[in-house]
Amino acid sequence: MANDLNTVSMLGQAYSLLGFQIVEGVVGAGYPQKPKHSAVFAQISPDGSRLTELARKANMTPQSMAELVDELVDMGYVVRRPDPGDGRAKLIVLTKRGRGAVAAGRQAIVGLEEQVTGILGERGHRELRRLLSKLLDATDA
Amino acid sequence: MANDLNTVSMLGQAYSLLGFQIVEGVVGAGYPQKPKHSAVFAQISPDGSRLTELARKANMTPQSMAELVDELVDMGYVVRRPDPGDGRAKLIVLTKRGRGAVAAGRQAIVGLEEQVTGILGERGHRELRRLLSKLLDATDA
DNA sequence: AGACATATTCAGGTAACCTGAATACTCCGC
DNA sequence: GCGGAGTATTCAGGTTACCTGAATATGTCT
Repeated sequence: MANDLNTVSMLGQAYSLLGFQIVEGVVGAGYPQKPKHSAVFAQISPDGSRLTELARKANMTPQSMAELVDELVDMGYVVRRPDPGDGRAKLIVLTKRGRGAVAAGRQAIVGLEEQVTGILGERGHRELRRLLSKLLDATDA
Repeated sequence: MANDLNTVSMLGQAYSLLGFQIVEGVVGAGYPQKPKHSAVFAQISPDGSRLTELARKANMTPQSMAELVDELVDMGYVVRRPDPGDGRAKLIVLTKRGRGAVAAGRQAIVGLEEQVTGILGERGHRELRRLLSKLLDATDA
C-alpha cells in the first residue's frame, strides 16, 4: 500500500511508472528512439513545424532542438524542407516512418488510458482526471 | 483547462508543478540546496544511515550517493562518522543544521498538502489519494 | 590463513540539456 | 533599397544528475 506517502510523491511515482511505458510501447512497436525524442513527436504538426516553433513548445533552446532534429533525420523519422512561405525558415516534416512512430505513440497512450480505466473503473478514471484537471487549473494559473 | 491532456501528462504536470514547490520552500526557509539533495534528506535516518543504505533506498549507485553526501558535508548538513558496529562502514548523520533542513522539508510538504486540500476540498483530496494509491498498488505490484 | 563479501573511494564517461557568440540568409517597414 | 529583426545553423564550452569500472580497506566464514 502506498498510503504512507504524501500526495506529491504519489503523483511522481504514478507518473514515472506510467510514463515509462509510453516510450517502451513505441520502441516495442519497432520505432527505436530515446526518451528525449518524444519532445519532437509530441509537438510536431502533420503539415510540418519550424525548428523555433518546436523548441518553444517543448520549452527548449533552438540549439538543443536542432540536435534532436538532427538525430531524428539520421534515424529517418523526419526531413528538413524549405518553408515555401518563408525563405528564412525550414519545415521539419514527418516521413512515412515518422508518422508510424507518432501513431504508435498515440496507440500506446490509448493503451495506458485503458489500463488506468481497468484499474480504477470508468468512473474512477473520470474522477481522477477531473481532480487532476482542477489541480492544474488552480496551480499554474 | 487541462482536459485535453491524457492522464499521464496530467500526472506529470501536476507532479512537476507541486514538486517544484517543496525544494523552493526549503531553500526559502534558509536551507539552500539542489533538487538532487532531497534524495538524501528524504531517506536519512535520525540515527544516521550508511552510504549503501541511502543509495539503495534512493535507487542510485553508492558512487553517486557518495558525491551527494560529499556536497552536503561541504554545506554543513551532514557529517560522516565511523559506524561503531561495522568498521568498514561510516554513518552519515544529520548536523543540527541538517535537522533544520529536514524539518523545513516536512513543513513544506504539509503546506502543499494543505494547498491541495484548499483546491480540491478535504473530500476531493482524500479521493485523489485513494485513486492514486489504487493505481500505484496495481501498477508496481 | 584464505576466500569471499561488503563499504567506500578514485577516475572517467554519458545523457540531456544549457549559455554565448558567430555566420548567413530573408523578411518587413520606412 | 537599406537597416533592423527574425530564422536557422554551427562551434565552443558548461551544468546537472546520474552511470561503469577498478582499487582499497575491512569484515565474516570455514
